[in-house]
Amino acid sequence: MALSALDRRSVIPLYYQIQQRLLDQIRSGALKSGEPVPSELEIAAGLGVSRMTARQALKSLCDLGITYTQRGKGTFVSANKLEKNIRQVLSFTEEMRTRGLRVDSKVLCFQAVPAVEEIAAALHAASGESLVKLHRIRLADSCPMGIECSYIPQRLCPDLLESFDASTSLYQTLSERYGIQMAFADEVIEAAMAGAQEARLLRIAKGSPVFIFTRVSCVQTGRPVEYVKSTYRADRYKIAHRLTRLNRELLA
Amino acid sequence: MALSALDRRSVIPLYYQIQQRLLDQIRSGALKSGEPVPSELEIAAGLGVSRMTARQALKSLCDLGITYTQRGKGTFVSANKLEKNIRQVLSFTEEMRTRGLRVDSKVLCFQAVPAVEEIAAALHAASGESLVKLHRIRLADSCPMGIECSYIPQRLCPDLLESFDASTSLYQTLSERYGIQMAFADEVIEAAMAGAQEARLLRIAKGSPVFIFTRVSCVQTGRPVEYVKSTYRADRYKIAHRLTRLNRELLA
DNA sequence: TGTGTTCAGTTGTCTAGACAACTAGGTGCA
DNA sequence: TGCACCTAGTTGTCTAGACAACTGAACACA
Repeated sequence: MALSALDRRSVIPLYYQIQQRLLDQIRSGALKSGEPVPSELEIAAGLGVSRMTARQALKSLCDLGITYTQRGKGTFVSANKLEKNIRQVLSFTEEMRTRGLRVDSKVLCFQAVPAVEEIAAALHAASGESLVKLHRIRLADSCPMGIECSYIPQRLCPDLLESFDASTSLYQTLSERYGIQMAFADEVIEAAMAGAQEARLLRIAKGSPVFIFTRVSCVQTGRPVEYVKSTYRADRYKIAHRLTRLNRELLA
Repeated sequence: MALSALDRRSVIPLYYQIQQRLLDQIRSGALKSGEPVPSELEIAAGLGVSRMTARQALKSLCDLGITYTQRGKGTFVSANKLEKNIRQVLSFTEEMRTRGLRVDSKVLCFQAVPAVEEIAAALHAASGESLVKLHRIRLADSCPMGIECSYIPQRLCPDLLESFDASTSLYQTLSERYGIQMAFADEVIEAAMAGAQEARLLRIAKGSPVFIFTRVSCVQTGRPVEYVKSTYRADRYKIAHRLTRLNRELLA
């Protein structure tokens, strides 16, 4: 094990301290792919915690896909590399910054509009309810990457129109100012050809391939809070993501 | 609660029996979105299990995104609908069948080939190692949807070339015959225009938008076992998926 | 009125143990 | 040799408690 003592006076839970130490060992290469992680009993004895606490630490690593267990044999480090560019619920700003690109925006429209039928339905809002519309061209290193158009119910962010600097991160503002944190998003992706207007804004040839994203972002409770329709140029933007097999019972 | 007694002699774990009952109540509408689920203590007292067992049942529902918890308040049903068409690690066959379409394939090529550099690297195989190549046109209700080309190391499925009916489900055969079960897959999606050959095979106009998928499927241990490059027509095929926010610590 | 306190209820964390199910390796017997 | 059995080690499940942290409502007091 070779792990130093835990801080029992810390507000950080013991299982979490253990999880972080194991994670450090994996990241540093002390524990390599396919190798066994210390067993529940080893951790419990070595750090002076109960087996259930050690188990909770190991379980959390499994849930993250870092390790896997084999009953009767042990817990092992997964071979999969933790890629940074797996897609998450991130704003364009966050997504590009994690790739080390300089982010910028050009605002085309920022105003309150009444909800049309389709968007109102997606946001569980009344048709005609006032939405804040934010229409932007997103630039990475000064190169136009895509066109984004977001709609958020105005009642959720009453004075956003006055206070928001539309060139900054919308998600950050929603989180800091209104306590709205996106937990997940359902998205439909289509491939299409750029129309004349889109091509002009993105500075590509008309008919070039583009991605069209229609995304509804939700908070933890499952309530939808944002509807986004985006068009991204496909020559500069690829989608990397991870597919997992869900619990089979859910589909039955 | 109004739940009947658990079967303590069953091989099915108690927490799982509890999870299924709660799931039934949610699916039947007895528990609606936003409503509180029975608390840990209510379940424990009502069904005569310990609190940790009740907790494990509730935790499993949270992990699936069915419910969410608020400390000091309770556990509540999420508002998100369980959509069937969220993408998973599914074969084309499985994916189309869940949508109720009749599936068919036309085999263009089914033979052993030596691994080229790029594919060998993705599969952690030696360059030149023998791979089973399966090149197919996928049809749904007799309409050509996409072109798929799979590569699997031959050592993992020694007599696949002789025994496999190439018009059936590859994933099902790998699972049943070789015990290979895909756990997750990393995929890169691009949007492009159909070339002359692709357009002919898919019976679309040259230059039509298509999706290009490059997928590496892995088993639980993280070992990659299949490399697939596919081209799907974008007029018939959309991608629906769910983005989640991963543990922030992983990215640091 | 309004403000702070108390209290019941909830989830989060942790303990110390128990038995079951499974794996892998070793042992002994035929 | 080959097979059955045993055993140590591991994860999976379950128990019966404990205290901490937080929420929301009821209550008492100024």
